[in-house]
Amino acid sequence: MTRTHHQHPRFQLRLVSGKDVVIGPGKADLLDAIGRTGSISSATREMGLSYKKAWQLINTMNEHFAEPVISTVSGGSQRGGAELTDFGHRVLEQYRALQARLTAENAPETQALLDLLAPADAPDP
Amino acid sequence: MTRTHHQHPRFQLRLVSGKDVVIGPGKADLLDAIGRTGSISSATREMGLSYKKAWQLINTMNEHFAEPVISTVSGGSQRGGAELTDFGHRVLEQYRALQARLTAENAPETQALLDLLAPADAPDP
DNA sequence: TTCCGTTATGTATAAATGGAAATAGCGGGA
DNA sequence: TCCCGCTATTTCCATTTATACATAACGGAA
Repeated sequence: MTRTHHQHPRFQLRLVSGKDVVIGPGKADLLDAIGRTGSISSATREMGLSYKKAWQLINTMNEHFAEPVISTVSGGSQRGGAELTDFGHRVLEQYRALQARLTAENAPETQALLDLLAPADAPDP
Repeated sequence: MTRTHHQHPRFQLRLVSGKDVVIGPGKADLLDAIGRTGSISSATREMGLSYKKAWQLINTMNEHFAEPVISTVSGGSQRGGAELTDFGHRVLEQYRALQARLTAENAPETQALLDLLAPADAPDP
């Protein structure tokens, strides 16, 4: 296999508006990677996706949120890069907080649905 | 426009296992439509998707859940059809219950994230 | 036996998606 | 001035995904 996939059953959360996914697991991970690595490019290398795709993901976020989620610099002594804006940090933080509500500990309904899965999907092996 | 899209920003929930989406908004709506209409075919006509696609969605659900979510009949006086199994009803019910936890009323974090959207996305117009 | 609408499946085509690669501009340092 | 790695964008191509269409079987009624 070329890429490790999360194997265990899990819940994913998306904020959708019209036809666009404003934020979801992939965009949240991208924001996190940009914040950690300091550039879009390095984030894409780490995550294994194309720069174009990453830019599109960021662009749709910027289109739907009230403020840009990252600020970018091209050129300069650091040869450019990107970092999360304060607003971007808040977006990521709120998304993570909401995501945390979906864990089995906090939401009894999640466990009830996981219990309906086949044994092969091993909710808790 | 050819199809009405939900326009308001909303949260969507998916249960994912490996590379498959076990259940999400689309599959839940499909289960609902089958339960209401009494057949896969009529559900697809109502929802505007192909029979093959619907069958595949059902198939992946049946592959991941402990029991089939629908029971089907081909031929007969009613000329065949489909209905939700008791298990399928439980799946849909639990999914809806979990989805309900994502409403702004119940989860303060949802409103906090919606408040970060641009005015054009009109969280509460 | 023929007819009906459905389930179930395969095949071929169209549409959407994603990636690879090329290109231009940025701006500080050597 | 040239060089570097990054941002930003376009074009082309491969992959994926979905649709359209065709086919067979089902089983009760007429």
